[in-house]
Amino acid sequence: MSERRWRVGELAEAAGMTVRTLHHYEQIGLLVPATRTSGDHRLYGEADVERLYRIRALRGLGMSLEDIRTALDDRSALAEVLHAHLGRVELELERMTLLRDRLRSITSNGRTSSDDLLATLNAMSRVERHAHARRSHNEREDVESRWRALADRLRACMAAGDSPSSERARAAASEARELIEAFANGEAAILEDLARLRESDPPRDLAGWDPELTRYLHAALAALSEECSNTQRSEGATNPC
Amino acid sequence: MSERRWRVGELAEAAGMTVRTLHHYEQIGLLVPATRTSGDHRLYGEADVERLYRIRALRGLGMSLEDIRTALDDRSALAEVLHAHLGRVELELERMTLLRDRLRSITSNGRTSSDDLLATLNAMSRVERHAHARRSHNEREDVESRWRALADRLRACMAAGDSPSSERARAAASEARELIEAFANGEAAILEDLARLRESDPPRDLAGWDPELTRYLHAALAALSEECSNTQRSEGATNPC
DNA sequence: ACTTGAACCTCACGCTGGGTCAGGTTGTAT
DNA sequence: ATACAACCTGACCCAGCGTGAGGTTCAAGT
Repeated sequence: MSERRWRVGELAEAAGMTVRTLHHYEQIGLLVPATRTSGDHRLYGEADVERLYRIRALRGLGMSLEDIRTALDDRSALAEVLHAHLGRVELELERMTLLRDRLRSITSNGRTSSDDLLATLNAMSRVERHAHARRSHNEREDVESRWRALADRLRACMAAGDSPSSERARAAASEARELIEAFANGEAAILEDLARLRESDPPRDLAGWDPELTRYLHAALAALSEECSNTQRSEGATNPC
Repeated sequence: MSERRWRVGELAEAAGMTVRTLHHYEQIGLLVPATRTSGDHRLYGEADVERLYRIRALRGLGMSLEDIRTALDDRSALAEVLHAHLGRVELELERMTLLRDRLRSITSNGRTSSDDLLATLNAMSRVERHAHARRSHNEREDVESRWRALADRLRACMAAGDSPSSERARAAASEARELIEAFANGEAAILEDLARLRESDPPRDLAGWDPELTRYLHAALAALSEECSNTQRSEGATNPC
């Protein structure tokens, strides 16, 4: 008539966890054994085993122990907690995808010599430092809206099927170059860094710039450079192409 | 002739970090200020600022402080460290994608009532418990190879363009059902749980089962069930469809 | 009944990357 | 000289356990 009892080691092995984990679960109040022996050894009951397997299932879904407790103690909260967790996972996934793309383009950008990487790293840090310095200097919103307008123009070009070297695309690229130069504020080093990064690092901080759009802008900028070097080659090195 | 110095608060604000972070970086030997004032206030030099911005750039790529120190102290290791980090990120990304898929199918499986979710959770935990119990019972390899062979057969059907209800596909599905029943080992509850999970949770632990393949198997199993219910409807409820 | 060895017990510190006090000292402007 | 901001060190906190240390209890064999 009395139900089966499990000692902590038995339960740990059955569930594929360590004894320490069960201790921890008890410590935070997530899974408290039904009783103890007279000598204070833990004795788990069937309900505990059931609960432990549910905990395992939810942990396998990546949930925090705190959330698991909420979900198990108030079962009407289960749906809500799972949904919230899915949201966080999707956010994290997005972040990590971005991260992976950046890492890929940085490491596979031509040859992977350490010197090259160090230079890229310097470029990244200088650009970020510069961006941070400007950021505090409240002319941000205006610039952001101009970038957004530019994105719209480029998307229109793409939708119309214009080639990146078309008139309209190059006009937009010209505006982009203007913005870039305003950002660099006349510092040649920053411009160089930006040129270096343009391939591996799209204009981030700005939502709505998908890779396709970035590639298109890149192509249009290249077309613009091409044109400049053809028509103004004799005017010296001061032109900003 | 003396270089510019930064006090800790200045540097923190310029770099967009907290003072505590700089303290921490010093504590772990990642960024030690060039000098101190007579009253022990930290004074950072230009090289320190440079280093801090590199640290920031690498942190932005998700690297651990330990890896960052390795990369910055031995710049020939930079490439290696970045590459290793990319590998870890890709692995993590894969894991999280799987996780997201599972969460999505669980939460969006029909209506999202908490009762339904709790039942799914119970099914998950019972199946996992059962799988774990079998796993220790060393008949694993044989079963795995049969699943692999089955995957190959299904892939061949797909490649040949066979419909899931074709003769060959149903034959493969029949083998699948046999394996599933062997797994359940006659326990009706487990079979029910598996049926419940089949939609939301593909046979994991088995590499090489992409979603497409899973869907195909699912369709073939459905076709098989259909057939059974048509030809054997009068034979009672004991048939395992 | 006694012994032995495995299993168990409770602290308590370790990891990451800092956040957040507390209580005392220094730098700088007036 | 005085006020006040900025700074100092030290310490505990988060998650989810891993990994001991040092002592006790359980279950089996003799």
